Amino acid sequence: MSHTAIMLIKNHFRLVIEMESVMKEITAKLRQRGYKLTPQRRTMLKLITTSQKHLTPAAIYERLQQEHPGIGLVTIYRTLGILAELGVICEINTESSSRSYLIRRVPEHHHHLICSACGAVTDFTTCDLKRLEQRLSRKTGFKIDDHFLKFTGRCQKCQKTALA
Amino acid sequence: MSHTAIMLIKNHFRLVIEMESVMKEITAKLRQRGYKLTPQRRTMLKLITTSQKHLTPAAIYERLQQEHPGIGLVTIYRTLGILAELGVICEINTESSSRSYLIRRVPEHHHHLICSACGAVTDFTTCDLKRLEQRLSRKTGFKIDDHFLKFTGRCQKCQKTALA
DNA sequence: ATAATTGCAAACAATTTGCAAACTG
DNA sequence: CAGTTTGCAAATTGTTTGCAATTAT
Repeated sequence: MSHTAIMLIKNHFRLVIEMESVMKEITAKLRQRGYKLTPQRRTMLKLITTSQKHLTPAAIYERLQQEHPGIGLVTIYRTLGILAELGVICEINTESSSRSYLIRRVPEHHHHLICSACGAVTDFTTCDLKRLEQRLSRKTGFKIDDHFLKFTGRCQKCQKTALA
Repeated sequence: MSHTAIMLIKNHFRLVIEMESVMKEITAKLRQRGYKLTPQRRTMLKLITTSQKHLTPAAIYERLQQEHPGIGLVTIYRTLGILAELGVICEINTESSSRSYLIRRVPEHHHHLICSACGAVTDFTTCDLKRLEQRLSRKTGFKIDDHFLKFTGRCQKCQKTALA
């Protein structure tokens, strides 16, 4: 067995284990607030926790048609609403006409690095904008209390795909 | 006449002069591309160039009902489309379900500082994210080509208004 | 005069709501 | 069993398009 094959398998198990612990955490949160754990929610959670990309309601709907035929788009909207309320997922500011959600891997304040080719998202926490914030505050008189930062580019994989 | 009164008047004239020069610039751009200058567009431009806040299509529609009764929401959408295409206005990433536009005061790459109380927007250009960008690039393998930054807080005026 | 623009109505897209039947804890 | 959740259909909201009448250059 080749080295890369071993790496792939290792990575696969790492992801499965991570997904399972994340799932447990989320289902606990749901129960805590009196929400029930239906098969529909379970399938959605599985998809969301394993997806590296941000997902629109419609994308989730399509992807779930195979695994859970008959799931309603309405249910997806409602579940996304609950998950966002619980802070489990976060909405991504996209330019398109529909919303996009993403599992919140990092619980604290964080930002995204988004691949404009495949939509993959990487989180990062270090953003060190204190100095800029102070300068702006001084200049404008604003009392700044939050900021949003987003980088866009091409991930490693998509750079290899030569398409512009 | 009090000192503050004089300041207010001065400020008023400064804004009017600035607005007029901006208007001229924009109307020239429109003509250049073969677009016509209709009364509807003129009124819209007046509103957009003087507004300190970002405006949704619906907000523009409402505000214009007095000054230009009968203007169609469709016209507003179409004109916003043209202005965005000309780079005269820029879309603001808002959390709401409808878009928001703002006159582009600064022609180059810039960011916004938004008051969460009154919606006033201030531009700034210095964002010095090169170092962070490099660090992220090195860590993740991303080829970063753009970024979006936004600060939110309370402007000077709204800080005085004690509400929360 | 001629091509662009307007506003209506109607189409479209994304999201939300009312409700009866099905299901979870 | 009680209260939640589901999925349907229908309502809402935001935006776009077809088209005949109007208007700016």
